[in-house]
Amino acid sequence: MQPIEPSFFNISTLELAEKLIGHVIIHELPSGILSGRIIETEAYQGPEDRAAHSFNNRRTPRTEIMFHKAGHVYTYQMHTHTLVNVVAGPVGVPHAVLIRAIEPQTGIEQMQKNRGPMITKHNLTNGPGKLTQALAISMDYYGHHWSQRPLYISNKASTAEIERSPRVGIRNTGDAASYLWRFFEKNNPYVSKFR
DNA sequence: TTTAAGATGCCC
DNA sequence: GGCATCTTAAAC
Repeated sequence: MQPIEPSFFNISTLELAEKLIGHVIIHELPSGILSGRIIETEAYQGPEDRAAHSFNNRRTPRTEIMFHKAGHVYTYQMHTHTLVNVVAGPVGVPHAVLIRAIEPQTGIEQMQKNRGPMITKHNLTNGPGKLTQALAISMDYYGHHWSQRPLYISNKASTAEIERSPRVGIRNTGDAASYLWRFFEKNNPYVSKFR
């Protein structure tokens, strides 16, 4: 498996969110390789998107990386969890694509250890906070680039039938709550639960 | 300076 | 339904 070309990310944010599905996230660790197919994403389009951290071009230490080139890693803390995004859009336009779920591929035993013995089956990676724990993606990767080892996205993807829906877990955001900016692979058991 | 609200997930 | 506990904004 080879890393993706940085130019891959130079497409519209919605297009990127859809195209990322089927690509593989690979994390190469000294102890072994952890990987999984992306099967669920959400687009966040900063300036005009009330649900985005970068709404109205809000620029803080947390959102800073979204103003940089597409393809960077945007990690942030949500309560006790780490969530991971792919920065999208041109330089200066703070868009991102949230990785919401993956289908484990390599290193499933290690992912099980990372998640804990009580976690079963699809609960391993069927949520944005769950997959980062399974793949051992921490805040240390903030500002990393998805085309670089040891954490990268594959250049090849397996095709799949894709569905759309409103985004998960956003409220009090007016019209933004109904935008169909969530993409997921049809009939995949690792798709996260709608809240 | 303090408080409330999340792009969540696990336990009761 | 509660709670853990990090960042940010808005209330004091």
